Amino acid sequence: MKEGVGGKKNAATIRDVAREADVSTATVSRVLNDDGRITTETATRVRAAAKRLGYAVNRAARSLKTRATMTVGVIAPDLATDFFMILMERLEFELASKGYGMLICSSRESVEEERRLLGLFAERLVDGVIAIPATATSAHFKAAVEAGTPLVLVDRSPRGAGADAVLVDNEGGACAATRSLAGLGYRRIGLIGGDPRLSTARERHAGFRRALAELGIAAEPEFEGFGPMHIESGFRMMEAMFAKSKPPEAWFAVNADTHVGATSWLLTEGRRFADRVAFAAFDEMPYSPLLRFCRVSVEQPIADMGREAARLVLERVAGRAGPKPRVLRLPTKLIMH
Amino acid sequence: MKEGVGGKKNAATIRDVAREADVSTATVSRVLNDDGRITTETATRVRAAAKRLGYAVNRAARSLKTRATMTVGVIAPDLATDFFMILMERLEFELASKGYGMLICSSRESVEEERRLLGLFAERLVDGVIAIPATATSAHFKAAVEAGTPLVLVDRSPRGAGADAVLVDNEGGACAATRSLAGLGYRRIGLIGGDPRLSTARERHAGFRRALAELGIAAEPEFEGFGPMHIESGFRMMEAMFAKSKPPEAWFAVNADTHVGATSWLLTEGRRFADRVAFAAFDEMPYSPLLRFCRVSVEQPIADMGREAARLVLERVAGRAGPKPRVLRLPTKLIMH
DNA sequence: CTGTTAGCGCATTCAG
DNA sequence: CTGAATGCGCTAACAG
Repeated sequence: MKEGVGGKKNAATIRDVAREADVSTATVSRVLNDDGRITTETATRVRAAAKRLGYAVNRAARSLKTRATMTVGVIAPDLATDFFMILMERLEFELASKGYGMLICSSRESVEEERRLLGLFAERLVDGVIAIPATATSAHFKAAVEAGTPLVLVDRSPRGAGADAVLVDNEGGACAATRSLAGLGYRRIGLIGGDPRLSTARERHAGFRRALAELGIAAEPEFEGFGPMHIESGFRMMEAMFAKSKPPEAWFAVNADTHVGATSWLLTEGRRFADRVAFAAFDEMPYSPLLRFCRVSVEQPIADMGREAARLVLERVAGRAGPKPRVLRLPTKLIMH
Repeated sequence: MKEGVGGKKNAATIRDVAREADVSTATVSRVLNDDGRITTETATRVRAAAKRLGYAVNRAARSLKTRATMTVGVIAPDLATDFFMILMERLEFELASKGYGMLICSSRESVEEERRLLGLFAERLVDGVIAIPATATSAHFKAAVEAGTPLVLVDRSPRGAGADAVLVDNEGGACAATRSLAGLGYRRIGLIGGDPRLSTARERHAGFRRALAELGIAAEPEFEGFGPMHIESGFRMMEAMFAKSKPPEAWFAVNADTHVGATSWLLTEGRRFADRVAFAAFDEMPYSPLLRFCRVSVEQPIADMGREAARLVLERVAGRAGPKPRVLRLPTKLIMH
């Protein structure tokens, strides 16, 4: 009798299989776990019995014994942002290929929630945690690391977390993007920026500033907008910038969403300014080439980030990683449209 | 001593708490589960002890006993598609608010994998399953339902699964979208369609055809493209259509990705045709208004779909649902740009 | 190579 | 209202 999820009825246990195959439960367990030292013959018999009974291991029982769940907990500030979901896709692929499941939770950009989730993960005995931090707060991550949690931070890295991290060269990418705008002939260049408390926003801002400095262009605080890295916020930043006397003609946008928002403002409220403008933006998305004023994007190796994050966390789970946090800084790539 | 994830060290157990509070483990358990019949005083004492010891329930142990995991398994054909991720965002919100965790897996558009995942979910004792079916195959879903699995299908529904389902009015939406193109003056209207094995693609095709019929426009098989509902495929369909003598001037695109792909072809290879063209497409995405030729989109109530799917599955988990499958068909909304 | 035995940590009878 | 005892299903010594 094949058993499904939500088992009301009594599913077959290892004991039933043992009886059916006329061996001990220990033997069944060994077969199930490819223990080796088992006759091919007995193994076959056990497997046949298991199949006949529609036996499925009870992972709760196994976990109780082994203290391992073959599960990684994942925390993201939200799940509906393109960057995060592409990352999730890859994480899932990598983890699944190693037999691990992925418990996904949204922190809703709240540290409070993040803290709660770490506690929940402890209850659920997840083997490791991958998190995209919500803000710069790091105390809870630090505590988790000290408690022995295999933890990998991705994309953003609060100072002092002491955890493994997979990041990209935000400053370099932003700098190159900004320069390329100058290369297109623009001198009045603005920033559609993020929340400076986030390492990504801060580093990209730094890259933007560095490019200006190297180009001999004076930084104009009036040309710099900051806010949540969302569509709405990109829209507002443009609005605010054009409320001033002489706005920029080109912008470096800190991510895809603000880029969409900014473009959207130009296409609606700011139509009369939309003549000779240009954008360079972090993130190359499938729809990037279709964004009207997009000339340059900074492609992040999202798949690589996912792969590396999975690798790092599983190495730690396996105990193959020293106490020293490993920080990866992956390169970005400039794409001209 | 606060314990983290991946507990090498011995975390506090219910027994430690019992000893610390000078009560029995039964009492601790009762306090933890808000059993009621416990003196406020003892409860406080127990809670204090638990806190002092940094106690966290061991959910594996609890699940072994209760056969419940407070976890819902979720299957999607892939995780990086906007529609799915927005759905996931909502599912996570709804489930988390009821204390449920979400184990997310990608079927990679493979029924084989889908079948494997259902088995995995059984091992992991998830309380219920929410799935976006990969194809029209339904035998494994049917078996799951018959085995008692609380199962809710979303977006697509293979015939004969016998499971709860949350769908939208695909035909009505597609019909309205197609009509609105005619309302804009177009008569040569094409279809950028999906794989007809998927209920969504089939129903949207039917709506497209119905609109033409009602408008007295003869259906031209030459004007209809079919393929995977991805960007690349949308691109190819346009390419193929323009390889023919007299292509359409307006299209109904079956989803956001094919819409992006089709637009992309016009903006690159098909520039010289991109004069007086228009699109109506299923899915209203944040970037939809920015897609150059987009005049109309069909908005799906994705958040509602997520909310309802969560509700249905939890009702079944709680046993508050009869054996008869419940099929919800939510309305869509036409958006003019 | 295989069997016996003893918990893993918790919820839950059944007594009191 | 509380405690003692039992077992959920599995793995991991330890024997043989």
